Amino acid sequence: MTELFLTNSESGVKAVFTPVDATHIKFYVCGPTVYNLAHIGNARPVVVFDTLFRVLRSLYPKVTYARNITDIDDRIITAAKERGTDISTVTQEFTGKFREDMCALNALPPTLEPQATENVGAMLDLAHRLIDRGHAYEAEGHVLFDVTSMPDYGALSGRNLDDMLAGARVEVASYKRHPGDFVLWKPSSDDEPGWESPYGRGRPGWHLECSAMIHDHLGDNIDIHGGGRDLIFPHHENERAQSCCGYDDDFVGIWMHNAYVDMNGEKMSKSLGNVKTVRELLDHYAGETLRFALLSAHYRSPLNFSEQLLSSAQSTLDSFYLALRNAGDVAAQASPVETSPVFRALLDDLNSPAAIAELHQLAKALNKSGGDARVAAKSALLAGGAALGILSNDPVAWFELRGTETLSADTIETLLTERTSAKAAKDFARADAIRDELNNSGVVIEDSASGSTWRRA
RNA sequence: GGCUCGGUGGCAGAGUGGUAAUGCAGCGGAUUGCAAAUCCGUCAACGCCGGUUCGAUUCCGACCCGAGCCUCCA
Repeated sequence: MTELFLTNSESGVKAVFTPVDATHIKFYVCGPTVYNLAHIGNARPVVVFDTLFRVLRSLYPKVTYARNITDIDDRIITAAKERGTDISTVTQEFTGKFREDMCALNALPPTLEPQATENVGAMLDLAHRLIDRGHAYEAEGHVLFDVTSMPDYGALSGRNLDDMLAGARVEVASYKRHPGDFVLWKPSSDDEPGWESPYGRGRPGWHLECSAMIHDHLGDNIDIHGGGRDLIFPHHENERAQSCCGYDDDFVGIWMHNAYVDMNGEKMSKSLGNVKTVRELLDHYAGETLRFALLSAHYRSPLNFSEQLLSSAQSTLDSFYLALRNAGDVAAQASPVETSPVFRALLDDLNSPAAIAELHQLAKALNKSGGDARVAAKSALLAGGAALGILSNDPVAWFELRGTETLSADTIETLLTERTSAKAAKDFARADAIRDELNNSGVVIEDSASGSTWRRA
């Protein structure tokens, strides 16, 4: 049985995934607001849903994966003002850097990457439809969604309007009929970017782009909509309201939300000064190490990010690559992913920790087996790694991907040759001295019956 | 205050109505000139209190602790 189970965060229930149309899967993930560098927390949904994308591609003939770029937003406007430039300069720079960083994490490019600024027309259409249908109203240059017009507003996040009012901590704008009403369109001052509209020159509210772009690019309803847990409210709740009230469709089959990345036990936030960008982490760790670390906990559980996590992720990958390197004489064969225990683990609501556990078993099998079993183990390890988006490097090259190179390969080879001679002459003191020297430079020596090899630690 | 989620061995982290994967660390062994790597073996856990049940870590309730959201933060 190759059934995929997923947890719907709307119901909290894990169930078999049944697509609207099995010949064409559609899924959408909220992408970045491009006003600064992506941090490791931004990378978690990217890696998680990239893994889901890989699973879906193995199961279905056609998968359209859309991840938007939010390139109009007040934070972008602020960033542009601070730098004395226009927003497109800011958004182009950070869109490019985002793509580079995510590529370094082995995240496949999405099928579609719609940009908000290129879909303003569709957003205005939707705003207009919502007004027409009595779900939105104009007030002081704004267009606001009327939350009281939707009977089950709050169903996604499990809230009701009364509860929200009870907990309201934010001053309510005077032009809102109900404190819960949210902005579809808002006016822009002359020094702010804006688009002409029937409501005056302005710009879209945050939630509007996703509803409009999903409808325009993916159609009436999509199978899966993903994002970070914090997006459930208000963003996805409001998206759902816009789409369900503006169009006559079911909108989303399954909502999926990943938990946060914490930094050493506390929330990552600018005020705490503990934000780690992907870019700075890539100076010290391979992108694959970051990806592996992000997959080491189940996507619905919080992930505590720390140096310990990263060094442990690197050690584990090292052991897998070591097993592959030592089996360099074996030619891997095509291994159907459907039968892979790693893949099967992923079919169970993307259980990446269980999938990694299977990888350990395969690596162990590769280390101890011989003959046909060895071929099978290597093939299965590579296929399992591919399912998770890892282990695609050349095993020898993997150990060269270290940031800290104090000795050149030539120097190491020379010292190693000298050590081999010393060993042959039973001059173990000299041999050990050379090994110590190499060890201190971050080079590990491994002796075997067939000779000595080295790798960077 | 409202809502949501979670508390598993030294650490990380799955999972289950019949006493619980996997990895790291530890301990013992094989191998090695000695190591490293690898392999074999091994120690060790289900927050607290009730309830349901033949039986609960797993279901229900209370409690304690932690995290998140509550209008633009992945």
